[in-house]
Amino acid sequence: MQALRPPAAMLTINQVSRRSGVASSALRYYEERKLIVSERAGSGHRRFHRSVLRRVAFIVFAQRVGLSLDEIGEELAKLPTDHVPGGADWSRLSESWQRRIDARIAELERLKQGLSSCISCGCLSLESCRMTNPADRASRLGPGPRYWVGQAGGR
Amino acid sequence: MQALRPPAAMLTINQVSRRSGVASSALRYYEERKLIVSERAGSGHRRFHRSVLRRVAFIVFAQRVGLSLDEIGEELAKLPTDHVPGGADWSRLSESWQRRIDARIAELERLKQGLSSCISCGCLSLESCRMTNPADRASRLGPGPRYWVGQAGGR
DNA sequence: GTAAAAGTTCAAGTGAGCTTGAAGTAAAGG
DNA sequence: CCTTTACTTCAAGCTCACTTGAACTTTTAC
Repeated sequence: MQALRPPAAMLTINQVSRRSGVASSALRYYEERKLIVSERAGSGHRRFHRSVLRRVAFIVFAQRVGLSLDEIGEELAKLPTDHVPGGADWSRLSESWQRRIDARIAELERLKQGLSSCISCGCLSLESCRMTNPADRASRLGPGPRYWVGQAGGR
Repeated sequence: MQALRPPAAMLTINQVSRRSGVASSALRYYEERKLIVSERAGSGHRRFHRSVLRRVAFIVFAQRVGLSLDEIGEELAKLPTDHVPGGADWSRLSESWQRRIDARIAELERLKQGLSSCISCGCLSLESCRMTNPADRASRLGPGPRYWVGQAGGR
């Protein structure tokens, strides 16, 4: 029944870590990257507002979708700063990646298709094959050969 | 009209690179990782069989789908070695990742859903939310916080 | 015949996203 | 009070998938 030590509704880094499942080292890293913020107790210890949990959740989701931390930062920057973002703010934010997700899904569908048709028939000797990059430079999925799949198709 | 220098139908590393769009440094790396093989000309220069183009195509596709080079190696190991793999061999191989792709698509659909419902409502304070890892440890998409999305949800 | 282009190996570097370790301070529990 | 446990910073390390550079040999083109 008693309030926890942190100033009423403020969370320590470990509390955030346990509740979000994100390691505290990662949280410090996110703070360094300006994706989340903390206040400091007199001692220098971090104190997170509850609302950081939602931000962290967003970060995790967005990564899962395939956004880089830089991109996530840009998204998060769109949130209002004059008040703690509410459901509506978050909804607005997430609309933009619905498109992202749809694009990625579309790519996967294409791969699924091209997979059997393209690879098995052997047409993948490049330039002929239309699998090789329909200009979706947006969707990133880690390294991978740079230009077949990445960019140079669009020379 | 004349055959190219390499022993008839054998390709140099740069020919493979140009035809596949994969950098020659990457091709050397793939060879080192045993994903592709080459013979050597007396000089020590690599000579690739045409069929390596299909393998490289497969590698590129598979990466796009989200497989790591290790996983791709395992897949490639399933190809017959007693003959140059033909369309049927490749088709058989690709069946396994149809599932993979479907799983990933499903995850994206879930994310798309959970995105609005879950994040905007704020339920993502973890443990309650069913977004947080429906046990698909398989789908990898780069680093990201290890256990919320990765593993620890499952204890 | 010679210069440029293409090939080789090996070691080290890159970028993203963290993790780990060292060395020290602060807070919580008995 | 004293011992854990929690927290801090900073620097270095790690994985993945390559790339880059150095130093050198081979092939090709004129």
